[in-house]
This record gives sequence, structure tokens and C-alpha cells, in this order.
Amino acid sequence: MRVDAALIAGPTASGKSALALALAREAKGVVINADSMQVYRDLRILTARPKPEEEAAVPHRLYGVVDGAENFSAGRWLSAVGPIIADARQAGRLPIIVGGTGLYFKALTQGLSDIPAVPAEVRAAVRAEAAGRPAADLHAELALRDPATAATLRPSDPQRILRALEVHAATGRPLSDFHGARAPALLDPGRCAKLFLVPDRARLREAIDRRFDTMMKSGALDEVRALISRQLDRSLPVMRAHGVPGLVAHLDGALSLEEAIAKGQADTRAYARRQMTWFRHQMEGWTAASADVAASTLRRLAELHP
RNA sequence: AGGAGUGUAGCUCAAUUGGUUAGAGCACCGGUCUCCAAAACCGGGGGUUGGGGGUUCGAGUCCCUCCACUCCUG
Repeated sequence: MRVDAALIAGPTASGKSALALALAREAKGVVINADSMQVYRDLRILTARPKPEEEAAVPHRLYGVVDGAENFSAGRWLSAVGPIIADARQAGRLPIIVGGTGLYFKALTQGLSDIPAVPAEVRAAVRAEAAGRPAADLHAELALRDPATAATLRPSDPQRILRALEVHAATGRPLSDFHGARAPALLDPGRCAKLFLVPDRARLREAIDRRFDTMMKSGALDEVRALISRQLDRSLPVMRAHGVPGLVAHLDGALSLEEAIAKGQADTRAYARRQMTWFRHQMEGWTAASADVAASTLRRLAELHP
């Protein structure tokens, strides 16, 4: 059966991009990024973005298109990816959506609730007011304004508490009011090939460590130097990409290079573990596949989309 | 060969100087997830305290012995 799109997910360093590239070559596809960090222009090396030759070989979309000074989000990704999928299909090309960000795939196939975008000023104000305060205080405050949402959140979870506070500040309504109903999904999951790669854990750990060493040899430190020179707010997503905090600390003299590398590798390994958990439980109907199985599945797919 | 010292979780180290069920960090593993998600948060398993013997109501802790490693002397 021909499909509307191919979705390829899996933990970092599992070989997703290579598979996507191979499929795109054979099936006349467009490779579309579903990775929350590869969207940022500033970090080509540390986010393991496809190489320029690869991007030139087949069409790639949503790689390195956002400035590191910006705060990207699942919602922004969703609105960006819609027209790209439509364009690809209109051009007779198979959309191949590949990446490691589970939330993006979930938003894509299940839809997000329709919550008005929170204006940047409101968001900044909420955050400025919350700065330095313990999460439990913020939770208590949320309990006064939006008790229903507060009841569903742990007092130790600052990120979700802040999200609820900013939505309430922007709309005057509880976040829980918006949840439940989801906007229609962009793609019908029943009409997509959905694979997530499940590599052997020990080998994945080795691959992660090795890849980080390669990144260092390819100029990761210079990339971080350039990023530092921009003097961006340290709470921005780019500043928290794997490897960045450690290498920044090293350039500040707080960590040895070995320690910085070890930290980057450890953060990446922990992330891979969380990705596996996500795909195991949140992505119903997806096919878990070893690299071999994935490759043969994609080959069959390519035959259907000449 | 002689002298001194050290052996506790995968790693680094605790254990009030003989007193409940040997702890912590890191690592590892599991989980939660609706717009910062490479985030944020919750949880878990792990030890014959180098081996053996002894003293004691009670030993990681004291004694003997063997083993391993480190340093010093020759």
C-alpha cells in the first residue's frame, strides 16, 4: 500500500538520518526534520545535522532554519511542517519525517490542543516574576489561579507549572480547559509507515560516545566558541543542547576538556534512554525495528514509491 | 627480600572509632509526558565489606593468616 508519509524515529545516534537519506534517494522523497535541536542554525556539528553534501543530494527541510536566539516549540514545528508536507506531496515526493523528538511525532499524528500562542511579552513577564522562586511557591500560586491544572502537576515540576501560569496569564483561562480536545492531526497515522529504531543498548552507548569524539575532532569546540560570542540568554534551548553546557564550562575554565566530553556523552546516553521510554509507551501503532528490519521495510516502501 | 600502607556497589568515597537492616554521588535500569521535550519530573536494583580463621552478646571496624595492589629501603 502506498502511504502518505514515512515516519522514522529512534534514539539519537541510531542511524535514522542515514536510513532516511537512503529512502529519499530511492523513493524520490523529501527528508523533513523532526528534531527539536537540529532546527537551530548555530549547531550543525553538535546536533549531528546532515552534512551539506547530504542536504544537496536530496531535498532536506527544517534543518538549521531557526536562529539560536529564538525559542522554538512543538507548536511552531507543527505549523512549519504542515505546508512542507503538502508541498512535497503536491510535487509527487514522499515526505520522510525523521528525528528523535517524540513530542513532535505525537503532535503530528495526534494533534495538539488548540491553545492560543502565548505572546512573548507575557511569557517573559511570567518567567521574570518566577525567576529564583522555588517550584513549590509557583505551584501554590497556580493553585490559586488554576486549581484544576495545579492538581494534576507535581509541585516539583517548574516547567509545566510555568506553562500553566503563562497560559492562564495570556488567556485568563485554566490550561486544563484547553486540554482534552485535540486539533485534528496533520497526518492520518493509519496512512503512514511508522518505524522506530531499537538498537542494542550497549552498542548504542558506544556509538554515542564515539560520535561525540568525532564531533570534537570536527570542530565542536569552535562551534561552541562562536555560540558563546553571541552572548545569548543561557536558558535558551540551544544553550542546553548536549555538549554545550559542558564545553561552555570548559571554556570558562570550570571543567577539563575530558570532563566536558564525559558530561556531553553522559547527557546524550541519558537522553537516549528517555527516548526509548517515550517510543515504547507513547507511540502506539508504531513498529519497533532493528536496523536490518528497518532497512528492508524501507526498501519495500521505496518500491511502492518509485 | 625487609619496612610501611591500602583493600567497602561498575567507579569515587562514607559508616559517629565495637552497636539496629553498610550509606552517598556518579554510572546503570524503569517510568511520567499536550507548545523550551537534547526539556522538566518521578522511581528502582545493586555489596559474602579481598579469602579463611579467631576474640566478642555483637566485627566493615580488634587479632592471626593467606592473597592482591601501592609506596619506601636494598
